[in-house]
Amino acid sequence: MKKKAIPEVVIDRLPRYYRYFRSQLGQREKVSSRELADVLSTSASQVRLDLSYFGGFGLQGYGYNVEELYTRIGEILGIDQEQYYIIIGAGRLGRALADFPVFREVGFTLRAIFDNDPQVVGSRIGGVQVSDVAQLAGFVRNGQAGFAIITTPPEAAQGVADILCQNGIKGILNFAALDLNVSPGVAVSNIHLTDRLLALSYWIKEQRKA
Amino acid sequence: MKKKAIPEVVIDRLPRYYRYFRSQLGQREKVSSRELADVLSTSASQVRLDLSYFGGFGLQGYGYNVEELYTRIGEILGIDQEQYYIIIGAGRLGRALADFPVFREVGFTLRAIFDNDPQVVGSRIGGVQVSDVAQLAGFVRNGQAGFAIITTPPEAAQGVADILCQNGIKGILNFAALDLNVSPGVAVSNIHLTDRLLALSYWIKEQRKA
DNA sequence: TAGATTGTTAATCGATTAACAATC
DNA sequence: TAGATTGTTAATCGATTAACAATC
Repeated sequence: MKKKAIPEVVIDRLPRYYRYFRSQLGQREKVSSRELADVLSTSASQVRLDLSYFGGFGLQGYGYNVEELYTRIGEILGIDQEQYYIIIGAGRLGRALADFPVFREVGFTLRAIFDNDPQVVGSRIGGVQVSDVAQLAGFVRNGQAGFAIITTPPEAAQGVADILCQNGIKGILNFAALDLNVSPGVAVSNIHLTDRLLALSYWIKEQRKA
Repeated sequence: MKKKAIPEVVIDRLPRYYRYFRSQLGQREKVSSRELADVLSTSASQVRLDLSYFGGFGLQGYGYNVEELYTRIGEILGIDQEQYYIIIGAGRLGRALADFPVFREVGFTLRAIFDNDPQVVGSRIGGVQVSDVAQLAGFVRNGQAGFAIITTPPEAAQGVADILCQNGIKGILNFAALDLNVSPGVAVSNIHLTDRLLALSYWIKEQRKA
């Protein structure tokens, strides 16, 4: 039984579908690929092909059931199970993410924050106490966190990632301005805010010309 | 004189090249497309094709001059000119971004922060005072800011975007969990943190299976 | 000059869109 | 049943990679 490999771009789009179905919960019973495409500024073909990778969620002549799709896509994304995460770097960005309400809504629970600044260690943020980064390895080794968010300065990020990988972390969301090197089997997603800002800067310049 | 259109993916990669050349300033004189590809985990062909869109920056038998490329890519991205921006939404994320040191290093200057909470208006963040969102329209209309970062709750984001567009903003970096509708001629970049986290969640689950 | 390495074109690969038979 | 709309295959489009002549 061979499964078609699912392209990465499809997975990247999945959260947008999820968001839409979530927003329509209790508002309407069903949606067609055409309507979905209009709302999400994509094509009906793409919607159908994307969703078909995971099995026949739709019904001919009817469309897609909002409640069912919300549940199914949630399962695919792994949101049905509780997920624990930690943050390394208790700077402003780390603290902002610690309190990000959407993360909690979606079932992610913050277990700990780590920092190397003695001034910060011990303070409380987002309901958890900031721990010394010296305790990071043990914490992860004990399986206390499935994934980690790195918000340290770039110089420290690779070292932190090494510790995480050596102790069996499953995934990393990286905000440091460099591309992390991780062990195979560890999922990584880099969010380079500055890069996005620079690309935006280019498009602003282009608009000005046009 | 017709110019080849530059694919969006190429622009998205440009900041990574920029980051690398920047890091090598004063360290080395030149880099070949092969070396660059190894560091950035891409292919030499792609490096050469990407850079060739902007003219012949390289030299056969030599490679690319670090200092020249740093300057040139900076110009292309529009970093040679000072850029002013504002933040709407003085929550934790907005405040974190207000102090983001890399933004300043790269030549972006924060001019103002807006919020609708009277408790927050008047306080100082990142060297600027928080203004009432009622003053947003006038501020933008006077050309005080080239682009805006939206960090409001999703319910408020489209309304803010409308005000920005009506008053001539050039670009928007949106962190609210919805896709903004903007006037033509306004560059938008959406950063959906939750979406990225959800996609990561999928990959973590996949790893576990494998 | 000989070796290195670019810029660019052609070949390949993958993703999106169009079309339509299947079927609710 | 007739109309709507899916799931899927084929056609198209675009992006990446390979190859190589140009040239420093």
